[in-house]
Order: sequence, then structure tokens, then C-alpha cells
Amino acid sequence: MAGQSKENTRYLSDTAADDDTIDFEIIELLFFAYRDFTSDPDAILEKSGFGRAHHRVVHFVDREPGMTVADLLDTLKITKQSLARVLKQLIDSGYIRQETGPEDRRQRMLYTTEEGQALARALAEPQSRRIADALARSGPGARETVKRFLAGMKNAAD
Amino acid sequence: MAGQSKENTRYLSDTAADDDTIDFEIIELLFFAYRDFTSDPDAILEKSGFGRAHHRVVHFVDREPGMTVADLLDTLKITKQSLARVLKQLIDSGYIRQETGPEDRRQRMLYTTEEGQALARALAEPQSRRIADALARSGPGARETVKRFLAGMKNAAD
DNA sequence: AAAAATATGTCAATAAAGCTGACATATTTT
DNA sequence: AAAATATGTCAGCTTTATTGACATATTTTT
Repeated sequence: MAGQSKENTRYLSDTAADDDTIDFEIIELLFFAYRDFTSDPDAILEKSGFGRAHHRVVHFVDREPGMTVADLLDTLKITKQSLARVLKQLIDSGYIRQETGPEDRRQRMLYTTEEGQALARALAEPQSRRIADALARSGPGARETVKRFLAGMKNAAD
Repeated sequence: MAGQSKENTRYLSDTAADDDTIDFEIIELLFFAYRDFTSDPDAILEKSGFGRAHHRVVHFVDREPGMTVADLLDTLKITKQSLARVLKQLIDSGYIRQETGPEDRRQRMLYTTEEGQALARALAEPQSRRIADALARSGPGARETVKRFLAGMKNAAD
């Protein structure tokens, strides 16, 4: 494939032209923002031997105490088999506990223990600080604008 | 574990108190926004038999034609062994091609083929539309604010 | 009361995408 | 000539997800 460098240059020009119709700038900003946003808790999780999946479970159970397994599956949009392993590890390690549903005894209501709460806070803290710093540098009223933007990015079905 | 519901309520109150110091609201908005943002291209990728890793490679090579393997590793922050499998598949399928570096012949400069370009655009298009919709509903000046926020979320090292 | 549906749990096999370590080859730099 | 660099590759491992099948307890429907 010799003598193709002119064609490469043509590709480049075409790209530049099409770039106008696609918002590559914010697509990339989002990618890097999220990559680094999740790297904060990853460092903490490594010490406990947990991963991102555990983080998500502890977070949502801490935020909505008493949610059922079905609620959690719906929030995370994963299968129950995927959840099972992670949830079992968190229960065995004493971060989450289950209680039989008071009305429907088939249900398992989920709660964080005090250790689970502490873990959830420790994971959220550096993320929260990162957000506060970013907002502070985004001008006045940034919080409301960012909230509306992020809410608009998510599927309406939620 | 009967008679524990009072303790649960106590947990709840503690949670509410601590919530003030941690920005759970934006943490969750970011999670849902990114989850749904990545679900758009996932649907397209499934048809090609590719995954998110292929998406990222095609995207960055399309955006920066002629980047080297080392550049790509640095951008993606993965190991060369991880990249190798994905990159090989993309080259074998005709979406990406390599050219020996004109000055340093050890380097492999990466380019998208026309098919690769088309794939990158097809994947970016629904994400771009989602961003445009979200920005439109975020008020005037939202674009600049969101850009500053996202840039501030990423590590300075970049 | 019996049958069907539901909520959860579990076993087994598989896949995607990352990782580490080790080593090979070609090329450039020292 | 030796060392460093850019890339490629082999082998094995881990995490986190998947699907399918089936078991148990409980509630709802018939």
C-alpha cells in the first residue's frame, strides 16, 4: 500500500468537514471526565478487594435503605446472576444485610451496616470533592445548568 | 432479626444528616447519564460483533489520524496486551490500517479506513444527538458551562 | 385446595476486556 | 557494539458481565 499518503490527507479533510455535524468535543470531555471520576474510588476499593460492581451496590443500598433485590436489579440494569456474586460477598463481609420483607416475605430488603455506610461515604467523598472543584471553576449558576444537562442525558424511561 | 426496624430508621436519619456534606445528587446524575450515553453505541456495536473497547479505538484513531500505538495506549490508559487483541481485530476487519512511521520506522501510525470512518461516525451520531437534546434543555450558555465542568472533572495531568 | 405466578437463590458454562510476566524482532540511540 | 525503544505475541489470570436451567418459598389466581 505505497503512495497512499495523499489519500490519508484527503481523509483528514473529509473528517474536518464532517466534524461540524457531530459534537466530538463534548463526547470526549465526557469520556475523560468519567474515566477520572471513577478512578478516585477505584483506588480505595482495591484495598478492600472489591471492584466497581461492589461500589455501585453499596452506594445504591446506602442511598435507598430497604430497597429489594428486584429494585437493585432494575437500577443497575444487570442480571440477577451478576448481582448475586457481588451481593453475597458484601453480605459475607458484613457491609450489607438482608431482612425479610414485612409484607411480602419473599422479598429481601437490603440495608447497609455501619461498616457499609462508612464504605459508601469513603467512596463518595473524593468524587464529591472533585465535583465541587469542577463546579467552582465553571462560573455562577453552574450547578443548576449541570444538573439539567446530566438529567437530560439520561433516558426518559428512568 | 426481628425488632430491628427502629435501628433501620436510625440509619436513615444518620444518612440524611451526612448527606449534606456529600454531593450524592450529582454523583448519581453522572452515573445514569453515562450509563445511558454509552448504551446508544452499544446497540450498534452488537451488530458488528464489537464491544466498547473497539469503539474507543476507532474513535480516537479517527479523531487523530496518524497517531502511534504508544499514543493510543497513553490515551486509553490500558496495557499494550489489552490493546493488541482489539486492534488486531479492527485491522483484520478492515476498519483500521497501519503505516510504518516515516521518520521512526519502529512506529506504526494508525488510520481509519473509509469503513472505519463510517463506523466512528455511526457510533458518535446518536451520542451527539443526545448531547444536543440535553444542552437544548439546559438553558442559554449551557454549552460553555458544561464544557468547563467536564474539563474540570478530568485530572489535570491530561 | 390446586395451580400459576413471583422473588430470590444457585449451578454451570461462556464472553469481553482488562491484567502481569516473559520473550522476540526491528530499529534507533548511545 | 551495546543499550534503549516501539511494537508484537504467547500464556495464563481476574473481574464483571452474560444466558440457560432449575430449586425454594411465598403469594396470587383460578
